[in-house]
Amino acid sequence: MASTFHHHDNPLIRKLESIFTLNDNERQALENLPMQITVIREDQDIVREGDRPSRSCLILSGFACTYKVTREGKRQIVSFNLPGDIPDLQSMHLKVLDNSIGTISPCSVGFVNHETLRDLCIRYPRITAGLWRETLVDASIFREWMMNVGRREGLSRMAHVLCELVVRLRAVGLVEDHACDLPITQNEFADALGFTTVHVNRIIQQLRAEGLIELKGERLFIPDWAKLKRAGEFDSAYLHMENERAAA
Amino acid sequence: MASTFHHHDNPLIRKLESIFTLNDNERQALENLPMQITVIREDQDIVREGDRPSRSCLILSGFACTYKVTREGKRQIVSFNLPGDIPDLQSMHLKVLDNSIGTISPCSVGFVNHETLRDLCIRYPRITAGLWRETLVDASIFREWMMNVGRREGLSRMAHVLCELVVRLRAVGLVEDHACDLPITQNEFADALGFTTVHVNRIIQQLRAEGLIELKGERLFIPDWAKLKRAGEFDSAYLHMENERAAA
DNA sequence: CGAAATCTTGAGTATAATCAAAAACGGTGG
DNA sequence: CCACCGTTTTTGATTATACTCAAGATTTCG
Repeated sequence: MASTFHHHDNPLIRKLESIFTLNDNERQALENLPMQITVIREDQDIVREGDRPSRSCLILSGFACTYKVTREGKRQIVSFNLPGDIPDLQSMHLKVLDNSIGTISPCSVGFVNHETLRDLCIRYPRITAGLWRETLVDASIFREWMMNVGRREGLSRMAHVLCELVVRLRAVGLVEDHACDLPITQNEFADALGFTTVHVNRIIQQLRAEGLIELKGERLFIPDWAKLKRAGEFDSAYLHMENERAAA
Repeated sequence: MASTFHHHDNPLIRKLESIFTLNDNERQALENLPMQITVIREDQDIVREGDRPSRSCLILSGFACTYKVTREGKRQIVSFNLPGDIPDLQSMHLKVLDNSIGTISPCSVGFVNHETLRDLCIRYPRITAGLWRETLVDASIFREWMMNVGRREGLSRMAHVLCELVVRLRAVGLVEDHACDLPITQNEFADALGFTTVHVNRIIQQLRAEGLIELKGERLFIPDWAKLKRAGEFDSAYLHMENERAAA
């Protein structure tokens, strides 16, 4: 079931427009982009390591994550995927997937055939550049996470990831008054940070005790943004947002 | 001083040819790619975080690394850059560099202007795809490293990085009879693995004791490749080498 | 040969893991 | 509305991995 979006509904258009102004042809092509839209319930794999997909997935709503598993069964989440992300765009050029992608909350996902994407890229070089840029920002986030996991201790490591989530969620309009929905469990945070669930729990309690966050159920509130940023040594430059306001 | 290479001398051509067969026009363009070649001595930054470079660097010979530094001055090396790599190709699309690149050993580096690269990409879509693919493989390596740093303990973490280095060095002809030059200090390994130098030293001794490596000075020898691969849980799929032999 | 960098060793400490179990929460069905 | 189930969060006690600090040995290179 191919489907189209109105401009303001398609997070991909919004994303590209934050980088450069689309002309009419480009916008038309993106608005008419054939996409198979599916709703996937929580804790389901969208694609698995080893797959050879013929399409890429655009997250339209919900939270997902990219992860890998060691031979001993330990999971490492290498990024959280938010609405507007195309977490396996890489599979357009790399035949075999080297990671899995799974939902964290129920997700609405749009699948776009690689053939369609290739056509789009051949016709519109600026869209090629925009998509390439997206994958480069992803890589930048991986680098930052690696520093986080490799070189920051518990409290700042956790604070840093929370800062990133808030900034990225704000960019897609999912933060209001320093509060947002965050359907990520402590176990999932543990897998993202290289900790155990128990340790994440203790760090969160510490963050609460120091007045850096209020986290209850799936609701996160940041009482003092500057303080949390300091605790997480957070500088949004690595997210490469052109929009200064979103990155602040 | 612009300069050209003969085909077999230019590691970029070799790299792209391992993915697809260049036609005459493409090869011509790459052979005549204007490049400013410079020799940089060891432990020097090639570019720094925060720079807004107008060119990218192609490593022609020597070892370099991509790294970031926390506010407290702790360094995380996020990848080793070997001959044929273009570690800051990203800067073609992302204005501000989010990492530094420094030499580990003396390096011969070719600088290519972004303007030149952009022209190349507009004229030759397959080269665009090839370069894009390069950045995607880099991202894949980041993901694998993140799992390594986040989820593997000392011995296997170290073994894994050594396996990767051997496979990548072999792909560029720098491994002979399971031995290679490895000008990486224990301190640099520590910064890549998220350990301290002291701990890396103890792990290396353990690897030696278990007969997994012989490492003396800048010379590495692998007595039993299968055993080292097992210790490091190493599977080269994430390097996305089309050449099966190189990846084995 | 001598200085600087790198590697190695030892002792004590800290951060985070492990194991186990209890409490709180969220959704479901009666 | 409440009892029940599974999931998630929380707590406690013990252990392991890796860090810190400090100094000595070795290698490298001018």
